[in-house]
Amino acid sequence: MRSHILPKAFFMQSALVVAHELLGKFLVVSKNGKRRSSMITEIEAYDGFEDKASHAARGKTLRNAPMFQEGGIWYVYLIYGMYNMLNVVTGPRAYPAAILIRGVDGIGGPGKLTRLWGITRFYNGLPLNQSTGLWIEDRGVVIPQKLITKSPRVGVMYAGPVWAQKPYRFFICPSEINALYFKEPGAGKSA
DNA sequence: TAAGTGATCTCT
DNA sequence: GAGATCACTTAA
Repeated sequence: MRSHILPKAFFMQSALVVAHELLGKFLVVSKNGKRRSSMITEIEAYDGFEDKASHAARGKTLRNAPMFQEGGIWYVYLIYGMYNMLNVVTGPRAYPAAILIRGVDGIGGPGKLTRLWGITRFYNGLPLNQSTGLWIEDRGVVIPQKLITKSPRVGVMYAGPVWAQKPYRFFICPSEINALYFKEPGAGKSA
């Protein structure tokens, strides 16, 4: 087996675990008969009621409702009137948690990613699988721990000193990304 | 450094 | 209903 679609069970784990594991996995979109995929290189975790940087910090609303569902669905919302943010919901029902996909190989920036790939709120609340046309695959790439950098999350100064500074943003050092691909035919960058 | 953009949330 | 805010990007 060269690649497999990450199952719901994978996303039932805690946000920080899933966040770590998602680095090196492949985001795949299949739309209008065309398929695109790229390795996930940057993510942020938003975990629980206590996380003041999370949309769920002030309770459930119409917008953040998907975060309160069981893991394995998408949470997509519009920010600054222009940009769709793509998140994966994790953990059990009624525990709000999600991972923001901030970048893939070749595209740095969550708003750019969704714009370039045509990912909209259409996917909000839908599961990650082939039926919806947007999912995540494991293609066997393993990211050495030393290549993963942690930092505070972006754009969450409003969360106060403690939560704004939590090292919940993980990314792969960009200069190391190319070396991660398998050299065998059929694996690697091309979908 | 600041404009652009509009849904959503929190007050009236 | 009105006003503020916002997990961003781009062009200067």
